[in-house]
Amino acid sequence: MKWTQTLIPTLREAPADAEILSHKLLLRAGLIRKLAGGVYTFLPPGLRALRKVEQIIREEMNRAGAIEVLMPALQPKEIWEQSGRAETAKDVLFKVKDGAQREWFLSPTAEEVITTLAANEINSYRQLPKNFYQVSTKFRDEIRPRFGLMRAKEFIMKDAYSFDASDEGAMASYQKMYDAYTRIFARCGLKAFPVEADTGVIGGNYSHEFMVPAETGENEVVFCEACGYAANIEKATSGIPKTAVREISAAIEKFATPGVVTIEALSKEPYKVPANRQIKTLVYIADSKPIIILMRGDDQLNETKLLAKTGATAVRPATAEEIVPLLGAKPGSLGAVKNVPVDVKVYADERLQGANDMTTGANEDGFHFKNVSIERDIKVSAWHDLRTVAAGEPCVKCGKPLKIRRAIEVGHVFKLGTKYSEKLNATFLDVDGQRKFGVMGCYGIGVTRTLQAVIEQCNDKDGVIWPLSVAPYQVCITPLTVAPESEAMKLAEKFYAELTAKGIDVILDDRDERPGVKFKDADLVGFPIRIALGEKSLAKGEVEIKPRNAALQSVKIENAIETVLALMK
RNA sequence: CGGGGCGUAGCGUAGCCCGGCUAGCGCGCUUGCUUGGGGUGCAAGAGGUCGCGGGUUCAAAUCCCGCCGCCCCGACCA
Repeated sequence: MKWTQTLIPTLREAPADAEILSHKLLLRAGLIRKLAGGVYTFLPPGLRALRKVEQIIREEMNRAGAIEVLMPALQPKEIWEQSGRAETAKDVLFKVKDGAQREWFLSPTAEEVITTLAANEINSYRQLPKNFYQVSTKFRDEIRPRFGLMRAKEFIMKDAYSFDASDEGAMASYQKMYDAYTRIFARCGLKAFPVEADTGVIGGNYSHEFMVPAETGENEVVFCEACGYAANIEKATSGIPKTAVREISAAIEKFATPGVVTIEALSKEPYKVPANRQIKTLVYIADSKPIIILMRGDDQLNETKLLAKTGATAVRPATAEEIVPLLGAKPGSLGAVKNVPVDVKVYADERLQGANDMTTGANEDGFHFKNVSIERDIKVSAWHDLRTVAAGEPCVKCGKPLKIRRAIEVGHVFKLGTKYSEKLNATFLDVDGQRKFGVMGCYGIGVTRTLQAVIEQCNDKDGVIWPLSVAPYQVCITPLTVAPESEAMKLAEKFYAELTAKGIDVILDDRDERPGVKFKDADLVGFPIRIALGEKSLAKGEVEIKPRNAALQSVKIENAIETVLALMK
């Protein structure tokens, strides 16, 4: 490609609405342009890089035995009602009506469509296992699009769905995808690692996310350097000990705490109750029903765990207006010792199991109870791990201190089980003649997000540093004079033809610009290898080869092509 | 949706508090000359409904009201 024939609109300055580095570089390097919030046009070099990521994904999916299909973005409402997700996923669904007022959803994912397909086309265990995948545009009415391609309303996703005859088979399919994902991200030049994950609204019971470490990531990952344990903070547990049991069994006692409404205030004079001897009482609304959650005073509730453990489709903190009539006191004096309505469930964090000599609110403004023994004095409906892990806590597996870092989620694999096959009646006839539900898994990669994650991870002060595998062009030929009869331009054309013939993606910067402009742009867009052809070196029979991330080397003209080929190995 | 911020030429911005504008600057763009190995220099140009609508005023980019859009923090997620 000749630079003057394509469009690479580089910018000296980043538009003010770009906040993070990768977003700025996407815009400055002329890879994308925004049409509206969360909606982007891919410009020629951005599209080329995107296609390369897609190609790597296709190769690895095919290699893992998956088969490519293409499902419609426009999906009938009815199958979403059948799966129940018309309700549970309603916040992210884009809804459209046709001229006959029939309602359609723009696909945010495709479990319903593929399961409908499987229900119709798969009838026998002989056809299993099958793993269908597609690369397509997805639509999600994100509450808040952000950071360019990182979280967009319209984006490209690779989604795959496996169907197996048995749970063991489904595990094997899952493992194949897990391995394929590991290879895909490595081939894209990304340092991505798998972590245990919550399954969220998709459902299922076993899941990993593939994370790219980045300060700008939207996720927090808990990990152990000693044994390799890693989990999303929404899912992570630690080996932190339960609350120490004390050798006293005094009777429960009410005491006045006027104006004290925080854990911290109660830990100070004159009360001096340490946070780890307090029981924090939270009220949440789980699918419109109030529930009480008990946490130790120095612990934080993990709402994702709460959602998972309650089985609700949504939870939110109750407002003061909802709490007062329920418990008879305002937040700050709440407890579960008395005045708890019988139909309100009390979920307690496991760290409080057996705890005694605790202090908690009395459900009476300005009063607390002390000497509380949780199992003696509080009727707990269910014990669960509900706390958020903090850095430094002992690893649940090996006891070494855990660390936490931020990361970008680029892929997610789920073992779904039969949730969708049951809802959409996807059955097959097994070897024993029994009709059974297909055991499913689903596997997503945010393709556009992966592209941005590569940029977020591969850059320097001058611009992007593309890995060879996904660079829009692998080689940029930069003649410093572009007059057609000049030696530099003639040689540039020759190199261009030779490298192109070898299957290499080459761009020839034929713009009549000063060398500085061309060098700056080549660095900004981030081509892995640049060949400069200028009078000074040509006079010595040499050209300059500059890998984007290594030192410049002068080589004889006749050795130039082989040097480039060697660098690309 | 809650909280915070911002909308002035393709991009970055000054001016706004304290009304007086014929809206300034840098980059980019056009033309000519110049220069020719890391964003060359000089000159001449083109380009603006100051987000939109209403109001106050002799006068509004500037003050007031409403709306729209965008960005950041939170709930959501590939």
